[in-house]
Amino acid sequence: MSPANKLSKEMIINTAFDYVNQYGLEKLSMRKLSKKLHVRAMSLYNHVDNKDDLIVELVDKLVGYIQFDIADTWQETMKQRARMMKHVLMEHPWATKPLVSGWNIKENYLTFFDRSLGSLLEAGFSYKNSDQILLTINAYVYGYVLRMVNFPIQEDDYQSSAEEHKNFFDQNIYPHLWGLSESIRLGTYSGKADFDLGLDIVLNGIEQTIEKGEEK
Amino acid sequence: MSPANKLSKEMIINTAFDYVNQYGLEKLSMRKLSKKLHVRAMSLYNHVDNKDDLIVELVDKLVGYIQFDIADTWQETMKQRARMMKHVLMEHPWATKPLVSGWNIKENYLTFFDRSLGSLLEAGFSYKNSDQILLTINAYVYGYVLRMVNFPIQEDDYQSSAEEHKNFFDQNIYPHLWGLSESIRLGTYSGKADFDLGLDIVLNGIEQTIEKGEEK
DNA sequence: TTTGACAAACTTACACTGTATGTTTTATAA
DNA sequence: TTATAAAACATACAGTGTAAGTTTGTCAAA
Repeated sequence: MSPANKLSKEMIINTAFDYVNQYGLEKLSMRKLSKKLHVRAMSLYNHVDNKDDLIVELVDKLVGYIQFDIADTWQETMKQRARMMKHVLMEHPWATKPLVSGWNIKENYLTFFDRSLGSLLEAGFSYKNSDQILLTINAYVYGYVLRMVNFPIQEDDYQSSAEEHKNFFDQNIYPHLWGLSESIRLGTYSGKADFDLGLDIVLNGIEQTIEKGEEK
Repeated sequence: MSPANKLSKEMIINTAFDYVNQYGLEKLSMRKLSKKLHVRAMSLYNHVDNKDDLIVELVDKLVGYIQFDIADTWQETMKQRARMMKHVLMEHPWATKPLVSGWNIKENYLTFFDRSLGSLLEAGFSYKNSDQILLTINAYVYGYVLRMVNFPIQEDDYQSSAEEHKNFFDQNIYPHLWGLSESIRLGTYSGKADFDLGLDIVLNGIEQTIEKGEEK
């Protein structure tokens, strides 16, 4: 490796980021990554603690893409924010799993969390309630994305899939699942979960359930 | 291996189940599992397709433990159900990740899903809305459990941890996070998310947002 | 200009992993 | 008793993350 394009943590992260976007997280290995960088595997360890650390960096890089504005109402802010999260995560299907099931305290995550927290505190919610609200909204976004990402059925394919698996759900054993699949087959229900509807559920629920105290 | 205690799929699953409960999912390997069963690694493959298949079986076994009654109201049913899910998942910290990020169509899961769907259909919700409701409630439960399980702070330890990391969040860079950690340090907020509160948010939100149509 | 120090690349090696493949043993049915 | 099939066996392969030690290239001080 010539000194001009010397290896750096940033290069490693960027290359790994491209790699997982193309092939998925489970295909990433230190050796394959090192080949992409025309370097031996162990050289990566001069810049990165270990593979887990690298993945945290990848997640944090992605979190950096989640931007949102502070709108007039907290509802509008949270709606924007949730949609942005969904959009970014859906475009990077590898990311939600490590994001949701790891401990990712890196700069972008902290910034994102701080900003989110601030917008709720500003609206008059207590720390406890703001924390709870974020947990609930985030959980919904993650849950939605994971379902969409893991569902082994292509978009706009639910109907034909329901057709195909028509007899997969035995009407006697799983009557309601059978009914659901029938409903999809007949076109009554698209089979696609409605992100905005679920978001409204959560936001309305917050409005209804949590009152804004005076002390933070 | 004597014929008396011959290997079986059930034995493999049960042994693996105990193993992951004790050591966690990431420590499980086919070789270590085979040793526990006094057998060579490849013998497992006579009963199980591969490791992923085995994990799906482990998850399904756990899902079998999630039981709930049909109560007088769908709210009460869903509340019970969510609490039971939380309870079972919290007691098996390895399980939520593969449950949430895999495709687990096995008997117990289908039964559980069918029963859940049925209780909402019974209450008058459409297929679409029932599906959406389950997605939203499940997402909340998963999100809550993952947060609790991944948080690297022991229970009843939030306060001392906030004390310890008092200056971790720079007041100038992350003012709201700093405030949150102060709030925990001062005992105003325990730092523990309130499962029932978030559940009320979701349930109230459903009540408020989704109307029961006449056609399913 | 030479020397010393340090960062960052290198090579090697270890202890694992999942599982494909082929062989041998064992239990059961004919 | 023998044929058949199930299941346990051993071997082997192609990978994995990374610990440990060595060499190289760059730059500052002597």
